[in-house]
Amino acid sequence: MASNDFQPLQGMSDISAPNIYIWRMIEEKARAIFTCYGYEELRTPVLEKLSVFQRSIGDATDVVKKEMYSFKPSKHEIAMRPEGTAGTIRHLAGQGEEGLNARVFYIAPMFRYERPQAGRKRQFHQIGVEATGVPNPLADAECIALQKHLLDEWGLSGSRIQISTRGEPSDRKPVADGLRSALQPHLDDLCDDCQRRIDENVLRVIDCKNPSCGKIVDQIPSAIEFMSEESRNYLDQVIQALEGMGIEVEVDPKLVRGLDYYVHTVWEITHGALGAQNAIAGGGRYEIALGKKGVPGVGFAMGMERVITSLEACGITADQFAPEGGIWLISLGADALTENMKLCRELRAKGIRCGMDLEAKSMKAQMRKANRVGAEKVIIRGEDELANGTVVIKDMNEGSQNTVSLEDIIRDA
RNA sequence: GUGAUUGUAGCUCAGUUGGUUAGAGCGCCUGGUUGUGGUCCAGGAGGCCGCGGGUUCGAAUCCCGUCUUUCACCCCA
Repeated sequence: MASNDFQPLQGMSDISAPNIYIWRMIEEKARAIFTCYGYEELRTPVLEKLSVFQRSIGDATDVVKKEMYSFKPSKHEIAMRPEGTAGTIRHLAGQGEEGLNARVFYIAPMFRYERPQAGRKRQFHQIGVEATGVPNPLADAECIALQKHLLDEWGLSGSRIQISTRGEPSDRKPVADGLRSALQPHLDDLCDDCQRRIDENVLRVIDCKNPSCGKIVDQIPSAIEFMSEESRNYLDQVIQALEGMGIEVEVDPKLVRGLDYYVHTVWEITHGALGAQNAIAGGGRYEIALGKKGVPGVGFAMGMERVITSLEACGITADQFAPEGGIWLISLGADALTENMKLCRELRAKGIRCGMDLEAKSMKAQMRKANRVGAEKVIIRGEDELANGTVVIKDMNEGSQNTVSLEDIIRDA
């Protein structure tokens, strides 16, 4: 394509055939599995009041601070959702008691104004769930089990589940203080970014990618060790429940989830096929304050684009899910054209995939077309067939053909 | 926001130190005697060389800007 005029906005893309087939496979299988687990679909608006995101995701997070598409068309400042949890909880919080014990899923586009990169678009798609209810390690474990079930059903192999905990809000200060004092002796050896992070957000030091910082972090106690016994027990119970279900996870205290609403269990699923953004999914337990209510829940979001990239690395590609077969009708002469329109309509009414050229073309051209669209069979009708009430039906794979009556075709189709 | 990188037919890409009508493969269309596809043969259509400036007798090629692609940082799915 030579011109930019036909391109979508930066970081956004059209999803068309054949790629769309893998999207549909993912969505269809996901919906079926969600139904098995008792989840209902929820579709919230793309636009919400800005405050919905500020309150739940956190004012200070990058997502809210610099990555949102927001504007003020009237009284309220509004924004396009950068993730699905905030809107979902906004909905559930308005449902009274029922909303506090609900299971919903969504499959929807999200928007973040960032520089595009491997596995990162400005419009991307998430498939996620939220299960509200009082904190319960078994709920967290079930949520991870559900996610694993999805990956297995899609056919994804080679993913890793890493789990950690953020503890309770009351753990945050002891953790931050503990880490700071543990890092203090190594201050000079930390990278410039970490020198800054140690005051601003000490947890970020923990997952610094700089190797020399990593070495220091390995020497000091993990964040989990500064947490209360209750918090550590909670994580242990989640892990035990997962083990009981035969699901392998790696405990990684370095795992940091940036969104403010997380408490207790957090996890991430990564895949080696991805680039620097190697997480195909993230999840965790949260407590989101809305009005006077604090809505507790657990949920996850999977990046569909990243799932697809990973699936492709496993040899699972869109063309495997393309529709195939079907019948191509060939018309010789104007009368055959109109008669085939009728026949097409009858076949389609029976759910049969069929098609035909809508203009008079040579037989050769029509046969070529039949071949190109991958038709399993062709039906040929010309003057003779119309006169006799028959059609010629040809098997494109065998190359064999015979003449049958029109009624038989319609009945047996 | 920072730093790299890309842009030539529908697709994948050539295009020599600036020099006449910008090429290939694949795809597409039409034929290869009456109404038969995939293979083969022949022919054909299709390019503001991303866009806008500049340098030059002359720019796809050099310079500047801009948009876009890809990748990394930051952060996240």
